[in-house]
Amino acid sequence: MTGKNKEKADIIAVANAARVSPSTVSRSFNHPDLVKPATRKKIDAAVRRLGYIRNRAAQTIHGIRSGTIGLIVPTVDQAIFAELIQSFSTAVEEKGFTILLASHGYSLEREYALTRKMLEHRVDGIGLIGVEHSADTFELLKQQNVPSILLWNYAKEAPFPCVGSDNYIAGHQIGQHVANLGHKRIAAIFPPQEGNDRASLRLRGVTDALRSYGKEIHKDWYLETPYSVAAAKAAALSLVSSLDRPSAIICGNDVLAWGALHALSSAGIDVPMEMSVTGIGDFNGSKDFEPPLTTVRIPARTIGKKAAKAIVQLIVTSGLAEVGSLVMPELVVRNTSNVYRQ
Amino acid sequence: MTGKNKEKADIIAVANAARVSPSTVSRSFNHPDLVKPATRKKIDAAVRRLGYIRNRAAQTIHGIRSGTIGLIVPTVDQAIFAELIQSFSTAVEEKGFTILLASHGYSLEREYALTRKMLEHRVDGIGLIGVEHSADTFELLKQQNVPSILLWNYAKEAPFPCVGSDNYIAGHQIGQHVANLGHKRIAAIFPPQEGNDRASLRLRGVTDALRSYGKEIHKDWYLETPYSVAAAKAAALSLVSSLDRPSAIICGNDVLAWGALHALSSAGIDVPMEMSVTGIGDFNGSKDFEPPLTTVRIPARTIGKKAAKAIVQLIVTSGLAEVGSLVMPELVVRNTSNVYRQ
DNA sequence: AATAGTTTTGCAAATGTTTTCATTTTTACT
DNA sequence: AGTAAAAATGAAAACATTTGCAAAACTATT
Repeated sequence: MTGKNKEKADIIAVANAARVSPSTVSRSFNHPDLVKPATRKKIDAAVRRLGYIRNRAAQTIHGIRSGTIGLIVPTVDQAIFAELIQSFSTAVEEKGFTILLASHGYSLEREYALTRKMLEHRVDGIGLIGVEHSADTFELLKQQNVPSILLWNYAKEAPFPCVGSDNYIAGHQIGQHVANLGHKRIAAIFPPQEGNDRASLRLRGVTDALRSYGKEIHKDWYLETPYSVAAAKAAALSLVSSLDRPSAIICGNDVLAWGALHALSSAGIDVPMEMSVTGIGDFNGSKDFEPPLTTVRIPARTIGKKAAKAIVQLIVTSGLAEVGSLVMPELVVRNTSNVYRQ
Repeated sequence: MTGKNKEKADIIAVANAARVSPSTVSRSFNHPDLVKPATRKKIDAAVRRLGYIRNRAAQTIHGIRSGTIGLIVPTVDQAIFAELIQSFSTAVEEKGFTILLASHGYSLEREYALTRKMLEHRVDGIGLIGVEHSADTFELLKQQNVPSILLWNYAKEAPFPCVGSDNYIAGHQIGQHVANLGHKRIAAIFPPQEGNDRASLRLRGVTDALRSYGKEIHKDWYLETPYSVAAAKAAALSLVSSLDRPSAIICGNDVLAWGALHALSSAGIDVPMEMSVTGIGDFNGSKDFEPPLTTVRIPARTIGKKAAKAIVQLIVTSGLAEVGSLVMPELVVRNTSNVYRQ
């Protein structure tokens, strides 16, 4: 008897089934206090019976918010971004938003294209990783004036509010730590600097700190490797293959440090007695590494949560809120660093 | 002179600016071959001048696809899901889709709610992790008949097409391997089984394999710990604290195995000479661990890519395609497992 | 029982597109 | 130059909602 009722479950179908007008059904969803309880009940029953699900697309063209926030990241499968995405997404979900996720693999052009696509979907806000983006992207965001935030890094003069840590300071802290320990023979393993403002800021922080102690990274011992345990392991191995070796290896992030640690372990070099190793990031797992890694904590979860709060603020106040914030990095000394002894 | 042109850039504004009708503008986007090159040029110019961006919400209510695929995961910040999400998302992006991501933190109720929300957004398809879901969720998906796939696990009798690996087989392979090495004193560290079909299937695989060799996991040496290096490290430490210790520790996944490895390293127990340790998953990093981990490879990237292909197939063929597929796990023997010697 | 006030409902217009169909313009052919 | 066919365009209806406004249905008061 209900031959074609599965075809379409509009608001109109619901209205008919409940013997009210579509307007009333709409109100019953959006302003329930304006409709009589009895009517609401009838409507709810019809909704359930028909399996009706509201169409947000149809709402969105009325200027109603889409309930989505675009998040554009370089990649999701790096420990640290994964943590960030997780905390960001749970925090915005609590406020009723869903995230539209895309990754650009460190291509700023792709990032621009993805931003456009997000805008087509009429996201209520956009989050971008880092402060370095193409001029086109910034312009687009400004022109469409969609609430936007830059997360992960903090920079004072950025064109949009930032929620993040200061990678220069992070680098500086670890450089200072290593210098303080008295090391003179200092090596470094960093990810490629190209198009990655995090990495370059960290490196500058390290070198500046070392310089202020009259020290520096030995030029033959500065290596760039892709972000992977394997690559860092190989790099570290090459670093210690000769007898003329560094006494400390400063790594641009924890993953590289893990690689270095594995390399030293396989080469039978004791950490931290014979060599110090440091990371940056304090990723999940660094604390429980053997030996536990000395690093600088950049609290991804805190950043994710704060950034979520910020973007939601921006959205509900139509961009009138002050939301940027700096989350300070923090040196955490564990067991992979030791004083230099000659 | 262009006072209010930034207010709204709809298709009508573009049409006016280009002195054509809205229909033509629409066509110029959707069927460019139907409009004269010269006209297209005028339109493109107007689009650029006004900063017009198409409104997918408005398209979507015409029954046109939304261009989004919902992906609902337990959490994103586990190495293995991150890899899966990454490969899934890049693969669907290549086909022009964007992913709407949500995580439920292992709550099947939340998963249901998120599924509903995805449906409100009129996603073109939905991907769910694992084969175990609430009846409500399955029913909803069936009833709304949106293309859906279950990814990560493969199960023949699942209510929707699966693309994934067989965790039972994976467990079986590792159990067989350990048994073959002659171990008799076997411990296991697994994640909580509750609501996690991956984990329970693996455990069953392991125990079945051991049983077929007349062996079993020693009941006092079966430990459940949360998914974290720290927890596994603690668990492993407790396992080896007495002299009456296991000779092999089978871990439910690689993260737990890492923890165990760190524990043994800090306890000064040689792996694999004094004790064997195995993982399941072959996560990014396991190969380069020191010593490299013996595990079972479950190819997350392959699964992500295949699943993406499958869901897109399903979408474009309106569900008429045969898309399920089993991606076989594969034992990879590295350096953490050795024959039992008494 | 009549009135005024309040609550609840429905009508119709609006939202930003796409698409069908009809009309106009262009092209090709004689 | 005239015609037939083909190509390009526009008008208007459709899509699934929301919302301002007016009408209808109740309540409370006298």
